Amino acid sequence: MISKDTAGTAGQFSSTKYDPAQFEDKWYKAWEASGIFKGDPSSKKPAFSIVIPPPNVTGSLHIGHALNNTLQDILARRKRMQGFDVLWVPGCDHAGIATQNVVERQLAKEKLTRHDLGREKFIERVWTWKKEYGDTIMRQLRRLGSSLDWSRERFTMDEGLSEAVKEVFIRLHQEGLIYQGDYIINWCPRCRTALSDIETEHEDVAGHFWHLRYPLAEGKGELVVATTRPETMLGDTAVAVHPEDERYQHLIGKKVRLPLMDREIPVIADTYVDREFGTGVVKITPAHDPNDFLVGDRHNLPRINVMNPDGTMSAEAGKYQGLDRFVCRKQVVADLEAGGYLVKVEDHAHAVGHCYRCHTVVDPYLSRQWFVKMKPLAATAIEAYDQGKIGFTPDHWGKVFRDWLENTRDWCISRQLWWGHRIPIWYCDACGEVIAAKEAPDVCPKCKSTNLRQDPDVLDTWFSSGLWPFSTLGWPESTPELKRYYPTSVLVTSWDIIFFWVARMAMMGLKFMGDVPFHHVCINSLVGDAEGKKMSKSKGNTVDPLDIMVHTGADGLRFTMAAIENHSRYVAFTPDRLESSRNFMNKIWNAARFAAMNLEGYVEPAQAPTPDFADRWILSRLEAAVASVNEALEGYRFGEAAQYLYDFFWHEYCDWYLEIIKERLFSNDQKRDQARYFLLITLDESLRLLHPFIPFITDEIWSHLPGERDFIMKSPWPISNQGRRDETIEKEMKVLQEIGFDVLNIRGEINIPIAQKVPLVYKPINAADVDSLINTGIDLPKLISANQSILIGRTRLSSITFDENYVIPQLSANATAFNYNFIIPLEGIIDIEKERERLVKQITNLKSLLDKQSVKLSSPTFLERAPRDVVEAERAKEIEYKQKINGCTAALARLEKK
RNA sequence: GGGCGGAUAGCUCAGCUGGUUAGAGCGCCUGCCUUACAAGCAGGAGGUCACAGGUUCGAUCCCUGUUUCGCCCA
Repeated sequence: MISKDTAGTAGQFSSTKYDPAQFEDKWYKAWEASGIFKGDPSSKKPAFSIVIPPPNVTGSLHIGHALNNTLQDILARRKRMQGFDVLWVPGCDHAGIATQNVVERQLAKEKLTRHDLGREKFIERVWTWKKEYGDTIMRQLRRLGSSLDWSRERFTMDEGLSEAVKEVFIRLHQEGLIYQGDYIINWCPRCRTALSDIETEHEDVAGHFWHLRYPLAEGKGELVVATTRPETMLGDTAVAVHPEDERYQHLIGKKVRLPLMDREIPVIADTYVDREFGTGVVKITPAHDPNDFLVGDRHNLPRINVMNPDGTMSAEAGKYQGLDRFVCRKQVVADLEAGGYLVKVEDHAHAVGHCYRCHTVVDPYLSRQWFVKMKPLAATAIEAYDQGKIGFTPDHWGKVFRDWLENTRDWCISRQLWWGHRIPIWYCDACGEVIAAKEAPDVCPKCKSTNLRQDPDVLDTWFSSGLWPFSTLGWPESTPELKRYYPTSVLVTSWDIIFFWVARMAMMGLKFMGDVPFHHVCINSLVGDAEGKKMSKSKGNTVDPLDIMVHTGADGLRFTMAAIENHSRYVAFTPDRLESSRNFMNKIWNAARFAAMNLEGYVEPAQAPTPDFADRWILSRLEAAVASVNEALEGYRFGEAAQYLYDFFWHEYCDWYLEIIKERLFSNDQKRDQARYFLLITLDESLRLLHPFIPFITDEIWSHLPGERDFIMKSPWPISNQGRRDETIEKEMKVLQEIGFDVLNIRGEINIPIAQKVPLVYKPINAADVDSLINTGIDLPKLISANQSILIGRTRLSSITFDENYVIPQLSANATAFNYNFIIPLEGIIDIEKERERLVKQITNLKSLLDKQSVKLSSPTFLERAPRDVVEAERAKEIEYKQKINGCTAALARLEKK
């Protein structure tokens, strides 16, 4: 706990400006040192747990992380204040391909490759990188104020988590849910590794359709096939037609001669062929196309792999061996053309797979890989979703999640990388036995040979991320943490990793823990730039959260993040929102400064004073804010919650309440104590309501308020109690506010400087215009005289007088409301022309409103069928507009008389 | 081809279960150093809520279609 003044604290607010650099660092250190971020498995409190979506160790945090972690922190801090034992687990992800790539780039600067270093040295090098960047990321999370339990920080390559990975692999392998096989996978020739389907991003590119002529081996004739990747023809082992296609039936079973390779390949029949598409003849390249692979399987075709792992052509490509695949494409096309085999070339836009990490064009490629059988695992996740065990916000993401699980294919999990979890499989070179084991076996269990070697590959990063909700809690050990915090309460993440991560966690959690990994998934937006485009380093439109925090404070950034979260796919990040948040922080700071000045020497009274009108009003409005913020947060509507906080604190608390109580605060009697009491308790509760959003400034202010104060997060979260609402007071205040706005409108429009105090006189309007429908049921003169200070303080009036017999001076401004005319005599002040203009504008506006009302009220069906209270309300509006128009018109006439 | 999301003020966006004078921030115009705040205060201008139908007494909101922007999957 930080030492703090307990009373008489204005000196702590010497700066008239919000200056977060003065206190943010201090608070985080104090929080962390005190242990308030720690989960306590032995706690008697209810548990609330979140695991952080582990950031990649590839770099530093970006603005999207700031959003994601702000939201989690809001949830975590609120829950602590609500009396929960909260655990929020920090950590980061080893991000196999991405991290290996960045370290390889680093090596390249030293003119080295990973092969120069060798596997072991290279991995050491990556660990060095991890240390540096992992620390940076964790520092940034602290800077943002994230209330993570650092004693439980985890990394996907930690010993414990690696143990979990091995355990899962071996068990799935035993159950036959992991298998090895030769299939077409997505191959990135630059990363030189296999990728899973979802690591391949399909993008429409403008390509070509090359129509190729394959002559029949015997006799005359030919078949024309079309392809988008002509170089693959070197690996063709058949051409296929539809079995019922009359055009080609006579050719089935015959052979064609493959150009360039001078190889005879059969014409086969397979229903896979679409008769309508192209010529209805398809070249079959089993080693380079997933569909062709299946066809090849059905027809026992040879698989000829014409490409090397690095994207050059293999020995199978004959004279093209060694050429890069794209160079080869050109050469093949040129040679085909020269040989008269090229029929035509068409422009053709088609989807081409790209590596999601390096954006290189991916090739479908035949190789031996490890796969996870998805159907049975996905089925459990679908069931859990269908049973409502996993909910989504916004809920439509649940369908996306489900659809993917429904349609997903087996998951290729082996990667030809060095950085990652090594596959726990050993091969016996003597007998060919495949051994799955956590530790390297000494001898082959089958033939006792010691000639064993481990599979060189590592596992897909998401294989370990998929275990995160339980591996971080100690699984496969049975730990108190697992018992208490699994399933986690909520997962906050963005929609772009629903398949990669959320779905995998759901499957793995259900499989190994027998329960969902989280009860709820809150999907946050991705942060785009001002144009709404995704931020990326290559586009140069990224924003560094640290830079922002220097200028705006962590709280300013956090408030902005919460405020812009609106559940859409992208939110645009614009500097003006930051300015607005920083200004809000400044407003809070100064409101607190004002309070502190006026709470100098405050001693808590033995008995709470009775609230006056304004106190009762702000207490009621505070209750409304508490209820709204709670409701919004329960629905994970962070933007809405932020808006309520902003509106309440700025436009009700500061604009009205603080202004209203000045008169009492500046007086010297009991009224001062009364005002001070309510000033303090309302500020106290407001700060607690604000704390999860803006923890630093709230704790700083909190610590300077009178009374013994521990961290604000240890104080109770405001509970909504509708009994605190006072509808009567709110209605009366609304009337006063409306009168106030009328006065301010007059002042503003005719430019009466705020320093110039003017009197206000009011009297009932002509009896003929009075209407009971707009009678508020309020005794206006009584209300006003009882609360003169409210109007006077807000509108800088010199006096307010009720005078039934007042003779309205010719030179005066007028506003009509609630069956009364409110007059500001303007002798000597008035700009008649301006007041005339104002009245004309008012009349014009009111008339257009009145027109709308008249239309509405002239509809017999409306009067007949709409509920009575609606009709009455509409009537009241009509009368109100008429009354105001009459008032303005009369006032205008008075001025014209001159 | 299948699916999803969006179209509201000059810009970025709210508007949850239909009835509000359709809101906010920023920008713009006018006037203010009012003893918490010029990172502020007060006032103002600015919107046929993409379009067309439909349901309804009543539609920014619900339904259908169209246009258009974006995304995901194949």
